[in-house]
Amino acid sequence: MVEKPHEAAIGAWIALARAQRVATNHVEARLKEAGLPPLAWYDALWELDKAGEAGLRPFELETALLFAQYNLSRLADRMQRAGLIERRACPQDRRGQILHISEEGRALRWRMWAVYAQALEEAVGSRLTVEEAETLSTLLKKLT
Amino acid sequence: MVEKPHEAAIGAWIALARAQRVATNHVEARLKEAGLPPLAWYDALWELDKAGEAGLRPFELETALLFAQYNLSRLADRMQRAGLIERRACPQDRRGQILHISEEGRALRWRMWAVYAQALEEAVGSRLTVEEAETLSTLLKKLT
DNA sequence: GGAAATTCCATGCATTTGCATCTATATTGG
DNA sequence: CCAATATAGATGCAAATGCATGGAATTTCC
Repeated sequence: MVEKPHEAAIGAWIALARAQRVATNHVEARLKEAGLPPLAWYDALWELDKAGEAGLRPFELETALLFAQYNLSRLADRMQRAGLIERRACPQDRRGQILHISEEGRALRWRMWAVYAQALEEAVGSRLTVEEAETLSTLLKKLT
Repeated sequence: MVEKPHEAAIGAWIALARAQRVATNHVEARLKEAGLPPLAWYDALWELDKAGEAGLRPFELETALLFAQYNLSRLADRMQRAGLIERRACPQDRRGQILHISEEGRALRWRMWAVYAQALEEAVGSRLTVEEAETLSTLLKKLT
């Protein structure tokens, strides 16, 4: 059976797409102005920083970032070339590897966060009360 | 002065990014399965269909779709090659042009909508009540 | 134990995007 | 009116993405 969405759902979908694009464009633009890498690099650095000594397998990072496998493989290439992460052999699985953040990676994450946080405040924080932000999160999580 | 976002804002931002990606991935995947072009083509067709006989200047479509100028220029190339739109000279401004949807464009938009609507129902409609969807829209619009 | 299937990650090739810049026309300010 | 400036849109080149497939190691199942 083919179900059509209600009008309100279509409106929410459109608002979702626009809000995400506007906010993301803002943040990406601020990072670029500051001569910093894109958001995806931050996200990867953040996940790897959280993972600490244990590091993360590429496929775990893929899931965390909702990245396609081949894109993560090449993002890791670029970040490795930039000295931000290391690829270590994985003893449990010789097909695999473990990604670790480097000192430079941690340092860059901090520099990015300064800009990112400010941009986030402009794009989101300053536009919503705490309660609104919480309601928004709750509703958005129903979509995942 | 540098302002940091409150925790709730950070949560909302993350939820926003994830929800949008999950929903968009779902819709794009359904379109692809059905052998149809990506969402951006639908959006362009929809704007041009709404504009009717008057058509739209490329820069207007840019704004409506939040597309970069060079990307819109090339999207129009591809859609024109596919016979979905026409580019007509603009009498008021000889630098410019006016984009019009073709019959094939209208037909494709309908075929896409059948798939799109279904996917939207799965990704959004079925997961939110009407009231939730309306609240969500209201909050998201504060971000734009 | 071993063949078949699956998982992990990389990569060649085509398409798309981003950046910078170009041409042509329009607008503005003196 | 004219020179300077701004706007509309295209495009060459580099980088990123998507797609299909590859090789290697692991797991499954008989």
